[in-house]
Amino acid sequence: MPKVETFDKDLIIAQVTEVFHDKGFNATSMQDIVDATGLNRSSIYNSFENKHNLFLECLKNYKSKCNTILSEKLNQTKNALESIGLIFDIYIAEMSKEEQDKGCLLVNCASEMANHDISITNFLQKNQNDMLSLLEGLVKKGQENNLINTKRDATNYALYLYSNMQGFRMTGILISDTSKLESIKNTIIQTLQ
Amino acid sequence: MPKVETFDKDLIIAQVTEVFHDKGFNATSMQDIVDATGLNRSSIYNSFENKHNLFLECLKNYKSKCNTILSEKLNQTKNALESIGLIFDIYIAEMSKEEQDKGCLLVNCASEMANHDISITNFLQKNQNDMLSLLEGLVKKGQENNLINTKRDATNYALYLYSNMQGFRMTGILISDTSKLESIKNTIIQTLQ
DNA sequence: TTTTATTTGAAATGATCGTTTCAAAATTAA
DNA sequence: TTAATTTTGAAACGATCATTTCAAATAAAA
Repeated sequence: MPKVETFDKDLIIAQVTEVFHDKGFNATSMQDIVDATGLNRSSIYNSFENKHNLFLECLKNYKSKCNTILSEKLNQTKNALESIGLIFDIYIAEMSKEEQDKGCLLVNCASEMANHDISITNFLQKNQNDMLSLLEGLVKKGQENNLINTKRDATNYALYLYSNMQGFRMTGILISDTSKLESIKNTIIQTLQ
Repeated sequence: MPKVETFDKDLIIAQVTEVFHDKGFNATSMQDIVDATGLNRSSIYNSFENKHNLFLECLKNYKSKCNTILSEKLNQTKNALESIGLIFDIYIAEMSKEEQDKGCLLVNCASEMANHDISITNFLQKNQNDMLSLLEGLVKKGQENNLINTKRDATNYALYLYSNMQGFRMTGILISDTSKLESIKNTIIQTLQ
């Protein structure tokens, strides 16, 4: 029987994701990926077909990792409004982790590749729908508990929040002052109260 | 006396800007630029030094063009709150113009290049400061006229609006439904009222 | 040990990258 | 016409791009 795959695929994906996240798709070369993983060029092509496919796998992994962290933390909140605030808190923590914030891989990817790459656009659309329905559910719950006003319905508030999440991630790239980011978060929350 | 520069530099910049806006910096090749302008490769290097410098000129041109359009239209508004709404209306119009919205060149550029290119980051920082003080001025005026609430001061609302502008431009890349964009705009305005 | 399949190394593929070079053509003032 | 200078064309630069190739090394089951 054959030799089995020895390297840790999850670790490789994590390493590659970091490079893509840092430099974006186009500025990342296969040489960068070889260097970051220590893997052989052939092994990469054996396991991931090509650069584009590898990138897609990184996107999927990034999304599911974010969702895991998010749903874990959302279990610890008292109510829906706090949950929404927590989303932005997670972002602020993420932004403060490193000297230079790289933004959100998915937002950056939309900016770089949407409308030029149908498979990427499809993935981003699906991700967007997932996020919108999560937000809509939270808003609905918050409205039922009278924590969130009913000036607008849950669908529209979800859209508003989704747009704000993207803006927040973009803003964090150039603004690292936590108090400014907190201020933006509080204004967003204020809208719902 | 010598032959003088014959081609229209502004037209060339406009043509090149369109390519950069569509594909981003890294995915745009010099060949793309040669094709888009019809200019000779040598002429481009003679006039613009290199790709990076040409890109910077496009950014500057894009910014000043946006500012010109904005300040023209802002003169026709009744009050500060309407002015702020108009900013988002301009974006919606821009997004609806083409089948596929390309987003904002400056936002895309921040996503692609900020923190990797100091000259780009400096430009974006300056642009951000300009935008923030424009917004702060508008909010201040709106608050003086009791059109904008004083739950937060002008500086914080300016930050909030700036973040929302970026998010709005990102959202427009994947969402082309005008009514959804209008809804987001109205929610943002609602926050100020 | 032999068989089977995978990983590896290293080189090579052809294409494209940004940029340079330079002589020829073009243009305009003197 | 002559002199000055720019635009042009086309080729070439070396580097790097994503991807392929394939024999050698490796590892585990038979």
